[in-house]
Amino acid sequence: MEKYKDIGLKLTPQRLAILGYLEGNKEHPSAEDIYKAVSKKFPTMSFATVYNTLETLRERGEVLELTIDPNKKRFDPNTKFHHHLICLKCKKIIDIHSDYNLDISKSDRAGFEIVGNHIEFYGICQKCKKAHGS
Amino acid sequence: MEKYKDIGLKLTPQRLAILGYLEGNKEHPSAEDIYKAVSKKFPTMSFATVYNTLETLRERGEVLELTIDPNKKRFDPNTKFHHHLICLKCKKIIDIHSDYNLDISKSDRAGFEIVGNHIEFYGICQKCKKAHGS
DNA sequence: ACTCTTGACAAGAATAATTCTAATTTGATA
DNA sequence: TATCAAATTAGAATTATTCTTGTCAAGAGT
Repeated sequence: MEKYKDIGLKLTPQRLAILGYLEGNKEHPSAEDIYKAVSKKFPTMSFATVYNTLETLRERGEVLELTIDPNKKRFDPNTKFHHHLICLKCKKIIDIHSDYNLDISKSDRAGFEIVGNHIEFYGICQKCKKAHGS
Repeated sequence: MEKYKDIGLKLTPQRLAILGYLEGNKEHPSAEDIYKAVSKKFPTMSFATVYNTLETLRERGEVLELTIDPNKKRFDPNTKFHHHLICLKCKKIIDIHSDYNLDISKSDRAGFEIVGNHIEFYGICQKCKKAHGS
C-alpha cells in the first residue's frame, strides 16, 4: 500500500479504501462489487471514482482488467503473471499460476509483435455441480 | 449453408443474409459490423434480428461469442477449436490453430470440472507497428 | 381455401455498464 | 497556510445489448 506514494498517486481516503478492498482480494470483483463494498464505509463514494481509480491503477500496472465475463469487466489485483479458470454457471474466477509453454510459430504470428498471452479455462465449479446437474 | 436446414432453423432471407455474411468471414465482426453490412442489402433489417440470429446460432454451436474485446462482443463463425491473437491497438483478431498442451493439475483445478480452454495472445499488428512506434 | 399455431421480424423502449461533464473540494508542496 | 493541479462528486450521456409488443408468414390440419 505504501508503494502507491511512489508512483505519483495522490493518496486520498477514497483511493485508500479502494486499495484496501483490492489488496489480497481473490474475487476478481467488478466495478459494481467494489463500489458496493467501499460505499459501506464511504457513503459518498461515487461510481466515477471507482472507475477513475481502476483506470489509473490499470495504467500503472497495479490491477488487471479481465474480459472473461461477457457482461462486465472484472478486476484482478494479482499482478503476477497468471491464468484464469472460470465457472460457466456462477462466473466465479480463480487464479492459475502454472506455467505453460505458449510459443507461437512465425507463421501463426502473422507479422505481429507478441507482447503477452492469457489462458482462460472454462469449467463448472464444485458448488454449481452439486446445485443441480443441469 | 445447406446444413442449417438440418438443425431446425427456419431459413428466412434475413438469416440467409447473416449466414452469408458470416460464412468464411475472418474479421470476427461485432453485432454492429454485421448489422451494417447486412443492412446494405436488407434495409429493413433490425438489430434485434441480428442479436436473435446470433444467439440461436450460438446455442447451436454454429458461431462462437468472443469476449476478447472489452467494449463489445465479437463473433467467430470458425467453429473448429482454435485460439486468438489480438492487436492491442486496432483490435484486429486473427485465428491461431496451433495445438498447445494445456493440462491442468488437480490442485489448480480446485474441484472444477474442466470443459474447455482458450488462449488469447496479445500483440501489435504490422500495420499498427508501422503507423507510429507509440 | 380457411383457420390455427408457431416462429420470426421490426421498431423502439428499457436496461446495464461505462464514460463524460462541469462544478466543487482536497492533498501535496512551496 | 496559500496555491494549484489533481481528485471527487452527482448526474447526464453514451454504448452495447436485451426486452416488449404488435405484426406477419409458412405450414398443418380441417
